[in-house]
Amino acid sequence: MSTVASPVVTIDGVVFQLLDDQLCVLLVRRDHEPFAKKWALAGGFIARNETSHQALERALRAKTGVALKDLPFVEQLYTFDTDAVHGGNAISLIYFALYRGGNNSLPDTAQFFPVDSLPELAYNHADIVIYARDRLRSKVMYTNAMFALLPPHFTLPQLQSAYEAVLGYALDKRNFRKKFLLLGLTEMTDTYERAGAHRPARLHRFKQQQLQSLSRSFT
Amino acid sequence: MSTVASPVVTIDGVVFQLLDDQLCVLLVRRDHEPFAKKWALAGGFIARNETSHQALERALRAKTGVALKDLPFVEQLYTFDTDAVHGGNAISLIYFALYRGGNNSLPDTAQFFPVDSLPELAYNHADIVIYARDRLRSKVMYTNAMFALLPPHFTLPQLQSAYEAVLGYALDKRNFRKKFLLLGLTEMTDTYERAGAHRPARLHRFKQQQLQSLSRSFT
DNA sequence: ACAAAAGTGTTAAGAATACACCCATGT
DNA sequence: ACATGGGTGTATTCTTAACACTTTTGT
Repeated sequence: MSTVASPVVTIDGVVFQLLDDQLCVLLVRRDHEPFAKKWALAGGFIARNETSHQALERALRAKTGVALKDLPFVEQLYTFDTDAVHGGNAISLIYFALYRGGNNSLPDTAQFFPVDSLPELAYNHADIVIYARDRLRSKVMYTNAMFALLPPHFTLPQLQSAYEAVLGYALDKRNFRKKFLLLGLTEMTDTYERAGAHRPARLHRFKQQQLQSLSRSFT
Repeated sequence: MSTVASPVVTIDGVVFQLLDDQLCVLLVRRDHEPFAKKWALAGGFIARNETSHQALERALRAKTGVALKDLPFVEQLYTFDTDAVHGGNAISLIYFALYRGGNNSLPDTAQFFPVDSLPELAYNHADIVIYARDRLRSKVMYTNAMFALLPPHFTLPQLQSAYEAVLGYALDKRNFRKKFLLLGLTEMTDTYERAGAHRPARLHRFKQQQLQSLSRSFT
């Protein structure tokens, strides 16, 4: 069978990070039309001889400096049909990823924005961010995905406020600790974080830095 | 920006149905190489001027006689990169759907097979069916998706064995009825099904024939 | 009257929720 | 000594799970 004319295929990445106890998403400022000067998800075309992962790596690297290997969690989010772009339909593969590298070393044209105060976005990217955020919410409830948003060592109050930032509501401190520790995902270290005029907090770490499903769903 | 050489894009559908209290999946017998004479999911190429839904409709119609409007539930399942087919990479959009039209009116080359005894499948379709089955399992636990596998009117024992077929394990009759009825997804009718030398069973129906999420997850 | 599937409640264990005080540190 | 955030336990409610007999029909 010979080659068939197919739609154009693009890829975009929704990269989340926690900054200052807020859930943030990585955006790039567009240079060209359409939507010049608007912010958008990082993305680009998939070439005929590359996989979607390779295209994601290429686009993220070029536009934000972030490499796939710095994303401890990457997963497919959704594939959209977009009508009538570039003279035919386009298919957009959206990936969704978690990052914990901070805000440094980004080019001027890339920036993390708090998901609750995004600028106006190109295409349907605002909807995609909302969808990705919902997905993240459920991921942290039935998997250990939170490992990918936190530094290797963290305190339980940090962990709790990470959950609160992702879920969007406050949790009871005692119940949170009890339930979370019961899951057995983490282990204590024997070091403490001293941070101001109060009792130091014990540092913990995730036992696994790969995704695993929880036996009992969390929160 | 001009047109870019993109991967070939294909679409496949995983269509489930309950037949004789078994979960079954719709397959078509391939005519041509590759995988001639093997069974496979129904699918085909997406043309440049159509959406993935249109391509799905076209492929399903042509190969199985099933129309999209006869599928009360259709959802995207996953998008695969397939390496090095047709001289470049291919992208496969997989849809997943539920059907309740019986086994009639299928052409000779299309057939529903019980998911527990599938023939050898083309490509990676065996893995895809397993993945789809997992998705279905979780869908019926946190949504009312079961409406799409059952006839408009059904008995509670039928409903229970539908859940058992999808989930793959037996449920306690009293707990099932209690929990399910508490969800309030269905309503009783005042008709009964007489079926053999035993007490007739009351017919129920789903209030909604569209997908809705459950407040509390089921089973 | 008997066989066959439909229908129906209660109890016990486990999970979720609500809630208030003491502890360790820096200034 | 005081201000700040870290750390801890119990009682109640709700949810889940286990379990056996009666009802209605056809033959």
